[in-house]
Amino acid sequence: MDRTPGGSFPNKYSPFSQFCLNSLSPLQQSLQSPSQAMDLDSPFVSQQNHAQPFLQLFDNSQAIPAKTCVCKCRKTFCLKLYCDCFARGEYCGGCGCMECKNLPEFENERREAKTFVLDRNPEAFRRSEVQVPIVGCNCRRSGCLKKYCECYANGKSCNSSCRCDGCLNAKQM
DNA sequence: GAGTTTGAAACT
DNA sequence: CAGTTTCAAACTC
Repeated sequence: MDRTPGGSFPNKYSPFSQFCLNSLSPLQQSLQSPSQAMDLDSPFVSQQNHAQPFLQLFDNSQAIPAKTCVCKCRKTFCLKLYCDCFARGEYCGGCGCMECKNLPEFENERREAKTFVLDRNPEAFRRSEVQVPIVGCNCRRSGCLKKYCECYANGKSCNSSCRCDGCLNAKQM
């Protein structure tokens, strides 16, 4: 299957084909057990509003991905936590990334990468789940008032878990 | 749009 | 564990 470097399908496919291709669900059926499937797949898998990538039908000019994230990774093949999609457990699709391997056809590489990440930090993917609290930021220069700050970006005040310098984000001790 | 800044992730 | 490097997003111009 040929795709653009960004992981989406080229325009030679009809809008309907693009819709179908980009709507491919995760390969849960290739996994051995439900628990494994849950672990290896998106943390949003149980959420009703989890949206897989899609393109609007019959109107390419209006094609807006409905994913919760869009990355532009260039060097990491979208297989490291730098990649927002990978970190959220989502496949890329409609992103601006290059040489993307966070796609169903690279499921083996994707799984290896995920295993590697989990080896380093078993909680790595749990942080992307909705109800899991932010651990705390380490900002030094942004005053925790820009979206570089994980707390600020999520609309939260910094707290005692943060190790930020010069925090202006209503630190609650 | 290009270049800079930033802090998390990754590496040593 | 600490320091450094790499990375991609946020930001500025």
